[in-house]
Amino acid sequence: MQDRRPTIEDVARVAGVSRATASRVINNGRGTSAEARSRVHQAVDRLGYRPNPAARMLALGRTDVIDLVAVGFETDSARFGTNPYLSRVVAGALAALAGTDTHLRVRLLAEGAAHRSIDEIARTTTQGAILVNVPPPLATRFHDRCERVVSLGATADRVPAVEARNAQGAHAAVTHLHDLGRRRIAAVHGPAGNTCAASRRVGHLDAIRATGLPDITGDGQFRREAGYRATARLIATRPDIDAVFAASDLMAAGAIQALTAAGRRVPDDVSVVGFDDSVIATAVNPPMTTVRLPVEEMAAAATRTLLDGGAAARWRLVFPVDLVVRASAAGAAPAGTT
Amino acid sequence: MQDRRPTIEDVARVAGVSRATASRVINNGRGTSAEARSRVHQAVDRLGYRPNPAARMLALGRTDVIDLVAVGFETDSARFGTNPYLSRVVAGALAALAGTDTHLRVRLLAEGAAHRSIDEIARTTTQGAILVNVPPPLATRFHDRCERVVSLGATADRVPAVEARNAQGAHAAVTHLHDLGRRRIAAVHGPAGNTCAASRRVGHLDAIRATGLPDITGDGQFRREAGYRATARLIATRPDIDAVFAASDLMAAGAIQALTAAGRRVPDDVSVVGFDDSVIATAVNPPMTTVRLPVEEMAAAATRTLLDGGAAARWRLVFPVDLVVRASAAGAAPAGTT
DNA sequence: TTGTACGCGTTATCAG
DNA sequence: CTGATAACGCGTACAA
Repeated sequence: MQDRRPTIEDVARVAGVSRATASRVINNGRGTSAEARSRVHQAVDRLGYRPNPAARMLALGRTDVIDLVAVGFETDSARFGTNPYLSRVVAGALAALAGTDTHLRVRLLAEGAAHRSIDEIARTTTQGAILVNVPPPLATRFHDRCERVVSLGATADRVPAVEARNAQGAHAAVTHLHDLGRRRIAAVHGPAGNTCAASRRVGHLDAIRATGLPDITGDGQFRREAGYRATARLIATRPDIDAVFAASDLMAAGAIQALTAAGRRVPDDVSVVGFDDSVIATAVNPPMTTVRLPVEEMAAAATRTLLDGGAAARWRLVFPVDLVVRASAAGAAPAGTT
Repeated sequence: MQDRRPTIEDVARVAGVSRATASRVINNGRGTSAEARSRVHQAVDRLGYRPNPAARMLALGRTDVIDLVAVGFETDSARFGTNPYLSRVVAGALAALAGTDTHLRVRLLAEGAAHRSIDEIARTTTQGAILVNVPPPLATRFHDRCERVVSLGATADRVPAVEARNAQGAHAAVTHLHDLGRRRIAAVHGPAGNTCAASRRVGHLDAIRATGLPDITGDGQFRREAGYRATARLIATRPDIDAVFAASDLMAAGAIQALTAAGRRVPDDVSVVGFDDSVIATAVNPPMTTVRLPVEEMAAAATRTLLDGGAAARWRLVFPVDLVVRASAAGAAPAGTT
């Protein structure tokens, strides 16, 4: 059917001009006669010509793509879509890329066999890569092969990273619950291998110790189902729990469901605080008090750093976090706001 | 600091071989002596050589990127991250791309000035583009400039599309509520310009007419806040409402919040059904009965079509939808399952 | 204003 | 097994 994609050569021939003129017309039209412009444009339309991006990039010597590489949060990669985090990262990165001629390429790695993939990605990365949820060893490996990289969230020492004050956020969350009069605060933590989860553990423990509260802890892998189960187990063990701090909004959502199923009212009987301020936090019932992570801003900052040529090893940029108070853990009764 | 990225020429020189040999070694190593292989690999490591993707693509004559172009669901592009839809599309597309050497490029268009952008994207698209939430006129314009395109969800007639049986889903949802004994079913619809929203309106209206129920309708723009407001307004107008069908999970989440704020219990007093089966549906309290849209499968199908060279004008692929029954609108009391 | 000629970095072809 | 050399499609000095 189609012989071959038409090249600028074909356009020039049809228009009766030289390649150079055709190129000039197509790119900006400067220094060309109206006559030539019209004929070239006509030829372009007739042939359906579209420049070959590869050739153009090669000739201009510009690289124009930033990779967003994420390791699957969910074991099943098909379920990655349930993670409310990625789209915020994409949004932030794209916001930073607006007005640039740089594009965003998204890559998703299965949790298991990511070693080979990481090598291949490092090899083909041009402008740079943003690492999301990439475990420290893998991040180091990437950095060894390609220095133009920024991790979103703390990772291996050497790898440049944009971080958030996770420990401080967890501390603020627990303190808030304490201020509400809660004294038996359960914590549902994230996966042990995750650096963000680790920081939140630290902040939680600090606050627990500072206030002299008991350490009631469960594990939730950041996932809702696990948050549900962990909370159900905690209730069974310690029926007197009066608050839950979860290290992610999804787990907090699971906690609310588990508490409701167990006959506890939120926030009357038990207060709940989440972490992230993802879309989940505002969608659940009651709306969720949570620690806001400025994901979009962080992703934008990482992107800009890459656009500027990358960062030195060990480079860090730290963002503050905010406690957003909603109905699931509030003082008076500001309840159901829209 | 760095003069210039090393080329394969440099590698060849350092290794003391020709470009051709270096290329052979780097690509697959077939038909090369162990001696040559070792020297080339050493040179590569020493120089930190990484092949130029543009040059490689040009030489191979292969295009290797599919564009995912979405028009902002939210007016504020920074809030795009709150949409639970995109990540499912990304997940589906990437699943179809696994094992391929084709990459996924994500583009986000502001709702307003998208005309110029669409032209630029159509011009630089190579392997093809997946259109998400692109209004019919814009989709047509894109198709005029680049035929390798598939729309996710119905759009202009001519543009190839992967669709879901939206009308059928809405019909099933309303019928389900009717089967539960609900007789005053309110509907919260999506934006008028959106084709999916339109189909769901049709399905809803059909079911309403078939069962002889009153038509109680509000508008929600697919967004949670609007769903909240629309529901609040409907309750005020018709306090006897005993069910809500919302054309998106986000709006259904808003509806649940509004009902709770108004003192109604879900599902005891009012049943609620959403649409999408996004992460929202499982995270809310109570878990939401909803119409499952196989977004991942649809995105994967669209991607495969593009990989296979695209589709003819007016091509259609239609997916079935499923009613997923959870606690927010259920028969007996299967309530809080995890 | 236009055309000629070369370079961008890589891979494939074809002798040796 | 290796090394010249010719594409690949485009942009742009430079010369006309």
